[in-house]
Amino acid sequence: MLNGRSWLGFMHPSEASNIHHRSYLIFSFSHRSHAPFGCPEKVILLQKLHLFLYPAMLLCTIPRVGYCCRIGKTVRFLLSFSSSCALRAVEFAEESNTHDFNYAKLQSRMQNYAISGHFRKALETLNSMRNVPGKPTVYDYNALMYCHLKSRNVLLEVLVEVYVGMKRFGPAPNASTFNTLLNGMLSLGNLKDAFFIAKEMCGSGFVPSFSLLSKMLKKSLGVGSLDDSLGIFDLMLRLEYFPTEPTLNLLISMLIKAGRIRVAYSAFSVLWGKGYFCSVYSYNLILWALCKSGQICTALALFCLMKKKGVIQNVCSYSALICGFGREGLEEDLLHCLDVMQSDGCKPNVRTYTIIIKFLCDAGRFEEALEYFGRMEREGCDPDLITYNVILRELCHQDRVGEISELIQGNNMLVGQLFRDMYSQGLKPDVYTYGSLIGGLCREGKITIALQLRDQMLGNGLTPSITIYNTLLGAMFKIDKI
DNA sequence: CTCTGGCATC
Repeated sequence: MLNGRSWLGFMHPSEASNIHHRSYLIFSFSHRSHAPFGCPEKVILLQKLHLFLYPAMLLCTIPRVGYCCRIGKTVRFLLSFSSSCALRAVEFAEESNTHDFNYAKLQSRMQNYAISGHFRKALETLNSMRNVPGKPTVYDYNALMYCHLKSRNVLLEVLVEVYVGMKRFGPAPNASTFNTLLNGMLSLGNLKDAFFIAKEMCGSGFVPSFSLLSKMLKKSLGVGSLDDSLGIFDLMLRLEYFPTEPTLNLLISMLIKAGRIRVAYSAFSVLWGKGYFCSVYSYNLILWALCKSGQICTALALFCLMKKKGVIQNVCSYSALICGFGREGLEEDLLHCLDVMQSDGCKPNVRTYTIIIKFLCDAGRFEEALEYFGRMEREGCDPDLITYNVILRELCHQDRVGEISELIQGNNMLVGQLFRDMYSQGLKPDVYTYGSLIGGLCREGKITIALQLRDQMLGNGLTPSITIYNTLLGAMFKIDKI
């Protein structure tokens, strides 16, 4: 391999000039954040001023025919250019050096304008580089964008305009152009433009990085724009990029919450088809959504497919199916599922049991529900507030509650015992608990006591829900007591 | 990222 010196030695002059320009650009880029005043370059310029200014003055004061053209040019140059005397003197150097110096000056001025938020002036300066052959380059455009994005008042629309101009009239945007725009738009939170640029980037034959697209997807999900997120997800898939699991789970959860279960399932399936290994957590999200929306058959198919593919089911997967069967009124399948679950070595937990108890209650099989209630306690699985609330609700639906007014005095046997158990486990009644009791009281027409419970809730720092007020109002209308 | 799931009125 050639070292730097021999490489330069073999280089064609045109390549050498390229290198020169490039290093110049790197230089100007690396100094873009520095103030232009008081830097070492200025000292050098001042020294040059003394060397060059004297002959320049001589030329101006003692005109000589042979120099007229040059002097005329110098004067025009002086008029059109900036205030630095040092730079005026450079006019005496050979033409290409003049261009270089001129160009470098324009570059730094353009960048200073852009950084300080004077976009229009920066753009004008960029356009004035056209006087220098072959300028401005794509690097100058990129610098303009980069510096403008660093300024305080960023106008993304004008950046898009500049980009569109580059595309139409040149210089053609390069990978840096797209990355600069993408990073800027992302950090400013403008996802729509960022997505547009990402698509443009792909269309121009460049590939946006995984991390940029992943960041974009996360941001998009963070602000809740589902359609944009799906677009980014789609783009990622086309590039064979797979989102990280938390991001995928967020996308799936949000789609499900928006009721777009099919779309969530498709996203999952596409990834699966591409060989992406989805964990049980992603898969359970879909499974639950299917089971809760009455699609137990699809859920079962997914469950079997995952089992076949070797995804380890967990208690949550089985609980989903149990819930799905319960919703369809398939109690026998529900109980069978519990057996399968246990034979698979999966131990039901408090949520599994609560689901079973709830659906047995709904099916009018209260005695069996109580058996499961006992069974969970025997297995060391403590019921929680939701389990108690489910049983309490059932009691309140039945006439078994008897006089709920007695409960308030602590005399009602079953409900009273339930409350004592709850309290002994450190569980305090919540809005649902009160909702069940108030509902039961209202059904019996005991609105006065129901209202007392409402007051008790408020006293315990609980805000009665809309549901509770609906219940109370409904009961009041019914007995015409309003 | 250490995640996913269970309860209420008319």
